[in-house]
Amino acid sequence: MTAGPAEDTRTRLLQTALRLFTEHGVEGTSLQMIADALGITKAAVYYHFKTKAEITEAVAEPGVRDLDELVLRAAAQKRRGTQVDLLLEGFVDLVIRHRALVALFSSDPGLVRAIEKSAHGGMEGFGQALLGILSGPDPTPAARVNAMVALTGIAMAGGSPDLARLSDDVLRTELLDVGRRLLGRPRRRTPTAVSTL
Amino acid sequence: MTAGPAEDTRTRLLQTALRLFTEHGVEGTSLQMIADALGITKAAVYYHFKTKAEITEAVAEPGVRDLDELVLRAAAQKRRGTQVDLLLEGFVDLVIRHRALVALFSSDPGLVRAIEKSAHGGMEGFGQALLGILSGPDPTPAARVNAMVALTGIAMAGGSPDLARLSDDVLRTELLDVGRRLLGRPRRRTPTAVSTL
DNA sequence: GTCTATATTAAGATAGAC
DNA sequence: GTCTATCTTAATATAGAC
Repeated sequence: MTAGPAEDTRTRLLQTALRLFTEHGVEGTSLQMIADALGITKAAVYYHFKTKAEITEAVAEPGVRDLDELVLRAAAQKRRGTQVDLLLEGFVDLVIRHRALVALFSSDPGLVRAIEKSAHGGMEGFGQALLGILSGPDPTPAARVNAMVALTGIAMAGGSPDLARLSDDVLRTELLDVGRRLLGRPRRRTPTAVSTL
Repeated sequence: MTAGPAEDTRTRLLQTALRLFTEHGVEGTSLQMIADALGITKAAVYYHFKTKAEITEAVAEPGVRDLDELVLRAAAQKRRGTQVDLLLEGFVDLVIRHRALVALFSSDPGLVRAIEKSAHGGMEGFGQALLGILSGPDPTPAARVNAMVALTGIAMAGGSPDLARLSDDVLRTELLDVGRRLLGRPRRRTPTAVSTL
């Protein structure tokens, strides 16, 4: 992560790719479109990334990293209530921090498949882990549906263009509130200082 | 709509296309993949549909139709409480009826774009209409977030492979319950009869 | 670091035989 | 109704000049 002039195009490239991915989907975005948006040629794009898959992974990486970390931290808690609270607050924070990305994650089959092939057990692993913690051991159908609606709803709402005008603070407050209601957690005014990550 | 042997392949084709769309996304599904899955050639596929867009539209059509009808029925109600109740119940029914399709709708950029170009004002029109009714006139941020989480969460949960094993009845009951809670509507379910997967 | 030019593959789509 | 064969276009990707 040396911040030099050499990284400038790379950074712009990833930002542009994310934007195009959210507009057209991963599979619907060609390297030509990315190159055009940057005012360079396809060949120049290939100087920075060997394959399109590499671009996709690099775009998703920050979100995957944070999510991975969050799941580990939550799983390390002893009491289930603490696990759920930490996971919910951390997930909302993550959604706010990576608004566009998370919406892509929860929806775009192209992104999900790309991640699948790269690092860990893919998105499924994360989904199962999150749902497992949120719905608890031996969950009722109600608990499973609640957890699923909470997770996907928070992710989609966070990335929704319809709510893009809401400030981070307002959106975070409301998403937390919704999540607590769905998961049967006590509602609080100020979120406990669970993390700064 | 003459039900003859001529329509058999067409029907199988649409079922197969929907399945592949949910697995790989619309843009990630080629006519070759559809043809292979059916054991025919691309050319045979083209006998039934002139373009890929036509296939996409035909796959989405039942859902679009039902959604359109639902919005019209809801908007025709006078009292807002009635509008919300009707919309919520209708939407959950729709999700149950078209499980896989609705998840595609709320996520796949390829599908959304395809619909965009075809008939009405596209998905945006529906989204705005649904959210407008559910969040009410001059809504607070809380109301907007609640409506968004309810809609997207219900849609995603309905199409989720993780919940595919839940029966229609159980899933409908739970989705309705979640929706009522999020939208501040009275809950009408039988208190303890949650069980039996 | 970016270019031009090109190789390769697969996509959507059509023509015409059976 | 399905086939073989083919067209056209656009995608990923590479080679080599500047």
